[in-house]
Amino acid sequence: MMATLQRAYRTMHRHYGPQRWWPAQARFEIVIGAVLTQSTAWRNVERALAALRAEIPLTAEAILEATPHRLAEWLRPSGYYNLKAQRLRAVCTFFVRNGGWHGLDRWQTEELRRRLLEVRGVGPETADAIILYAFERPVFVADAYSRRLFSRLRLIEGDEPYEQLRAQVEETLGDDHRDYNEYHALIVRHGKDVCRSRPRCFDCCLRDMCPAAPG
DNA sequence: TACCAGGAGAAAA
DNA sequence: TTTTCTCATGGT
Repeated sequence: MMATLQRAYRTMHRHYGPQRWWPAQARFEIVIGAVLTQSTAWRNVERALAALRAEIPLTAEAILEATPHRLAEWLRPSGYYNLKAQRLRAVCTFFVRNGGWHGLDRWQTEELRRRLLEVRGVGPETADAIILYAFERPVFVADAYSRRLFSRLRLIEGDEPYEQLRAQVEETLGDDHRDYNEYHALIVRHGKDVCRSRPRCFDCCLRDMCPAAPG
């Protein structure tokens, strides 16, 4: 598995070049985006972020000062807007109550993860996206794209629990968060680019590695 | 028109 | 414990 994962990484990196995620202008914007992108296309998240940015500074304090109703209206383009307004407020409250970046940066990764998962509306994927991209810690974001890709490469069955998939990948990567960052970003790029529109992956940069591909 | 998108949590089985 | 349902806009 390790060799295959590393080969896939190298191949995608060669094909697409460095992705340099997360696509955000400020650190807290990563956190907001991680919540808003839950089961939503990034294009729609960008609309909501633009609406939000036009009204208030993208900080936990400013978001908590807005009324829940107004916040929900700004988030409307990203879908599930009432739900996401609640979740975003919960995350902002978590940040403020724990001393913001300064306070949270002092926690070890496992502690940070455990506490993030206690926030209502933050599941494993959202927590790991925040930990990897906003806190720059080496954790793998085992999202739908990676599950789809690894399943296609026959590295996993496909229905493993989130934690199992995450642990499997983390065993094969080192401890440099930049690798986790690039790898996950490349997987998403590849997934958007090819795998969704061409389900059998017969014509992508990973073709040679795909057991289902002919020839 | 139907389906999907960088999920999570509650309810039902 | 596992499966199903709900939340919702916007693109293809």
